[in-house]
Formats: sequence, C-alpha cells, structure tokens
Amino acid sequence: MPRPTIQDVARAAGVSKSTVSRVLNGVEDYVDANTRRQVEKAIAELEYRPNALARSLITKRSLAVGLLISDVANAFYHPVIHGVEQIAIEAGYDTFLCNTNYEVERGLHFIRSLMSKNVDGVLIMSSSVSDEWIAELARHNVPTVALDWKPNISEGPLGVIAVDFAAGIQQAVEHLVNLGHCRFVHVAGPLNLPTSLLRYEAFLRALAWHDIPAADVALLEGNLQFEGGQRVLTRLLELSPRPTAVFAANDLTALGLISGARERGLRIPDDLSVVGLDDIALADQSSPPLTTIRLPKLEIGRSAMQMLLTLMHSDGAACPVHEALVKSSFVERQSTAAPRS
Amino acid sequence: MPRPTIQDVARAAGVSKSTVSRVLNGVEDYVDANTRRQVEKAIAELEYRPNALARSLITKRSLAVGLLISDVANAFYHPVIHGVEQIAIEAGYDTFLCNTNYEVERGLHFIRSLMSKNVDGVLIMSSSVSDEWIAELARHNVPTVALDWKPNISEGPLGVIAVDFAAGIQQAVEHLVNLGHCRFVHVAGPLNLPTSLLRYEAFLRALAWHDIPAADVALLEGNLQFEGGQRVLTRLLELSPRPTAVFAANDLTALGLISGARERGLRIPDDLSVVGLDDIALADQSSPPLTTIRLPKLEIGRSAMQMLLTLMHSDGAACPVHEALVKSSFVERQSTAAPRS
DNA sequence: TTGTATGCGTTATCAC
DNA sequence: GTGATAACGCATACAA
Repeated sequence: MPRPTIQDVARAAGVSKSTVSRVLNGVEDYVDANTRRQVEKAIAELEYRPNALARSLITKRSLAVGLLISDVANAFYHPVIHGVEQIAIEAGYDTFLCNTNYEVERGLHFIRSLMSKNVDGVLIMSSSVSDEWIAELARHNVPTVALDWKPNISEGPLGVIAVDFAAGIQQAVEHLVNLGHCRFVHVAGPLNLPTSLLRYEAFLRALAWHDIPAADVALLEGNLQFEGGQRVLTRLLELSPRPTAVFAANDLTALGLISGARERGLRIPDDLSVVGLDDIALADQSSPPLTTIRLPKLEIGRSAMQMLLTLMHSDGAACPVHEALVKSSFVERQSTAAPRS
Repeated sequence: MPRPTIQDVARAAGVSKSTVSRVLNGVEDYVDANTRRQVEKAIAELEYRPNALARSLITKRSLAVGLLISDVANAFYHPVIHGVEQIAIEAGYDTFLCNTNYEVERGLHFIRSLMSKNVDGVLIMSSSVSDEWIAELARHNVPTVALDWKPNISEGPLGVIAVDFAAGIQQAVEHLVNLGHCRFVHVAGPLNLPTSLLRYEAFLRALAWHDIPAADVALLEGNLQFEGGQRVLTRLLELSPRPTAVFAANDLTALGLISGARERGLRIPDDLSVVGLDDIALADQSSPPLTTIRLPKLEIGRSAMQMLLTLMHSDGAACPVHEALVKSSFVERQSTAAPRS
C-alpha cells in the first residue's frame, strides 16, 4: 500500500482536496470547526503526511537548508553543526549535512544536488571554500552564508562570517615571545586556500610587531588534518636552525605534530612549544593539554544560520553582502614553555 | 531569473520537452545525433539542471537515502559514515545525514521528514535505535537497515547489521583474568537500550566462564559519552570493595573514566585497568593508549549501505529480514595491567 | 465556508 | 525519431 495522498484523506473525510489542504496549512483560512475535526480524524487514521516534494514543487520553498563542511571527523565542526541545528530547528528548517571531504569537486556535486532539491539556502562552513561554489549559488540566487570567505561580489543574497584571527594570534605571539622564543615555524593549511595565507600573514605581522623578521619564521604546508601534522614534523626537524616554537593552522595539525614529536622521543613543551588554533574539545584532553587560540564555534554556527534566515526571508530585495565578525582569543595550557637552549 | 526548466531547454533547442527528457535520461532511447547535440548545447548554455523534486515526484525514486546517527561528535560514527558514503556515491545515491542527538523524538522527526521527501531507504546507524522508528518505516514499506537491533518482525524490506560483541569481550576478559583481576565493574550505556544489556550479559558470561560470579561484578550506568564516563568515576570509587578493572560500554566512556581518574590523582593502569569498546581513532592517541575491543566500523557502514541497496532494488518482493554479522576483536594497548594489591 | 480548475517541472504513454 | 498529453501530489486563484 502506497502512502496515502491528500486525495485519500479528502475521500475519507467526505470533503474536497482544497479543504484538506486548508486544515493542513490552516493559518487564518477559516474552515468550519466540524469539518476540520473530520479532516483531522481522517489524517490521523490514515497516518497521512503531506508529500514534501509536491509541496515545495509548488511553493518554491522546501524548509530545508544545506550545510557543507569539510569533514565530519574534524571536531572543529561539531559545535558549529550543533549551533546551526539549534537555530534551524527553532525556525522549522531541516538541515542536510554534506561532507565535502576537502574536495572541491565533491562540494560542487553537493551544491548542485541541493539546488536541484530546492533547498532554501546553503551554509558553507567548510574551511576550504571554493569560489566556484559561491558563484554557482549566487548565479542561481540561492541565499548563501560562507565561513571565512573573502567576498569578491558585493551584492546578492550572500553572507559572510569573518573570523578575526589577528587578536588571538597577537596574544599567542606575545606569549611565545615573552617565554623567550625567537625561531618560529608556521604549519599552514593548503596554501592554495586564501584563509591559509591570512593566518600566516597575521602571524608574521604579530611577530614583526615584536621585531622578529620574517626571515626567522619558516613556513611548512600541512593539510589541516592530524596525519598531516604527524608527517610534517619530519620536515620540521630538518629545519636549520631548529625552531623552538610552532604555530599550527589548526588544533588537529597541532595534535598531529605533538604525536609525531612523541614518536621521535621529543618532549613537548620542553623541546618544542606548540600552539594550535580552534580549541576543539580534544585540545584540553590531550597530553599535554594544548595551548591554542579559541574560535567561538557554537556562535559561528548560530549566527551563520541566523544570517541565512535573514537572507532567506528578505526575499529578492537586492541587498549588500551581509557580514559578521567573530573574535578569537588565546587559551594558555601546557604545550608551550620557555625554550631549553 | 528563476532556474531554467526543461521547457526552456526545449524552446532553445527547437524541440519538444519529450526529446529533451530523452537525452537527459538517454539510455538506449534512440534520438537523432544532431538533435541530441542541439539539446546538449542548449542544456550547457542555460546551465540547466533537472529539478530533482519534480523528477522523483513521478518516478517515485529520489536516489537519496537517509542516514541516522546519534551524534556526529562521536568518533565511532565517522568511519561508519565514511563507509556508507563510499558505497552510496558509487551507486549514485545521495545521503542525508541526520543527527538524532540521542533523542527518540528527534529521530522520529527526521524519519518523517525523510519519508516525506521520498527517500529510497533509511540507514539507522544510531546506537539508540527505537522500535518506534523501525515500525514507522516498516509500516510505510521504506527499505531500512539498522545497526545492532533485535528484529521482532520477520518480514519486510528490513536489514540488520548485528555485532558479535561476545568474541572480543571474551578475549578482553581472558586478558584481564590472566593479569590477575578479580573485582570488576561494567559501565554500561543507558540501561533502557537493549544493546546495553547485551554487552553487559556478554561480559557476565565471559567472566562466568572463568568462574567469576556475577556478585563480583558491579554495574554502573553511563550515557556512552565522555562526560558520562568522567561523572561515573566518582560512583566507581565509592564501590566497596574497590574494583580493579573496568569494562566500559564504549571508548568515549572509557576515555572519560581515564580523564576522571587522572583528575583524582589515580594512575592508569596501575590503580585501575580500563577496557573500552569501539576502537575509535582517539583510542590509540590517548595517554595511556586505550586497550579496547575493536568494531569493524568502516565495514559496518559499507555492508549496511550494500544491504540497503539490495533491499531497495528487490522491489516489493516479500523477503525475510536480511541479517549480517560483523565480528569484534581485542586490541591490547596500555590502559590495562596487573592489579597492584 | 467550501469546491473546481489550473499549474509546479518532470517522466511516461501514447500517437504520429 | 519525435511530439502531444496525461499523470505525480499538492497549493491556490477563483467561483459558488
């Protein structure tokens, strides 16, 4: 037996489809109390549920949004996802979670799939935003909010959650310099991502402020993942002179570095100070607990979804690109100490 | 400008909708090579993408499946999700990932939402499967595969991935007994879940095999989460006589126990041996690395999706409930040792 | 207050 | 090979 349709309900209640439709969406549309009860009874008995496809085919809205992230296994996204879902559920929206797996191609596939399913908006919380994604969405006028993306468009249903890394990085650098460090490395994310360079430059600026020249800071490329950190440690050890402090583009990389260091018998923080970025849950459970720069992850998720709601509801009005700024802050734990030498 | 429809393409190519539809789904349906190129050109120029809603409204298939899990933040699910997506993508299916947040109500909401979106099947990889969910899906004939669920129905488009905990638990118990332990605790998941009792009973049976009476093994209730493990440690310490070894229902709980123990100055494994279950990625990065029982997580995801494909394609044929068994195995690391006393 | 008719964007069943 | 035309399940303008 196939699922009952609105027609079946109408028959069972002895009314027409439109009447059923009215009690279904019944806001202000007056329908007689008696017939309403008839219809509700029929709905309950048949366990009727409206077909969301048919409905959104005609209303042009699906009460659903897409949420793209790079990797569910990356703990950074967990509070973000949670924050998004909090607001979404409150507002009656379903969220489709899509794992891009750090692949541009995969993300594009999801975006097309989401659009073909008429989602009302898309959240791109992936650290590896592709301009191509945004372009595709903008061209089709789909409300979109992206995390940490430099808008090169100034108009449309677009929003950006910008992260002010500078503040936290400043404090971290001050901390390291005060400890007496003077040879640094930055292990960046993939260098083709704009955000990778932004973090690196903020690091350089903060160091310059303390009269440390760019020449004293090496740059290595990681992949924002744990095993990337492990791997890159080998190359870090080949650096000469050996750096005493490393700033990783994210906590996962930092934890990978620590793990790799331990395997080689190095002691953290005595032989190497490590600073991460994100402050994922793991950061203070690791050993040693990770000194890091905290991003307000739950808030990022919440305000992104909030902003998306605004965009979706300000239907069509040609608005400028929305922007929100969230701040970072420094968290001192035990993966940093004065250099030994 | 709204998204172009099949009609727009037809006009642009100077043909009818039907022809466009043919090249779209073009299997072996003969369409003149010339007109085909005309149509493809128009499609490319308009960047036309078929509306998945309208399509599945008539085909009754959406090429999408729902994937319910308890919590994206629980690392156990990451390889499972990955495995599901591997097979799904291969087969051309999209997956909708839904976070039940360990709440029955939320899961039910998702299931209804998925059904109303005409998903072709549902995967319930949540550790807290509700019979109500399965009933709802079965009643509407939606192909479903559940993890670790005791079927009380014998027919329908249903599949079960059963986990053989016994083997791994046996080995773990043997390991502990050989070390000289004789006073045990089990920190279970929520006791209203059937799977919680199954693990507990398997533990008791394995101990009985070594002539350890049920009286010597205490039972505490956790919640399968890290902080639950931390919390329950307090109650563990109040036990008298103090147990020397604890078997946790999952790794998260075990890691929470270890974290709680460390806070109170206990040393693991000297003061307390801890065995987990799952073997999540974190397990061998923790300190000390966690002795645990490994579940083949990727395989669980892969075979679940594989089974779902089978169910979805064996359309309507009244088949018995499919069942697959995956095995557990013991992994010795460093959170277990001989008791001190 | 309720019913009828039309259309959303597809695929499917016919004719041609 | 190709083009009308009828569904699919629903919402909605309009008529009653």
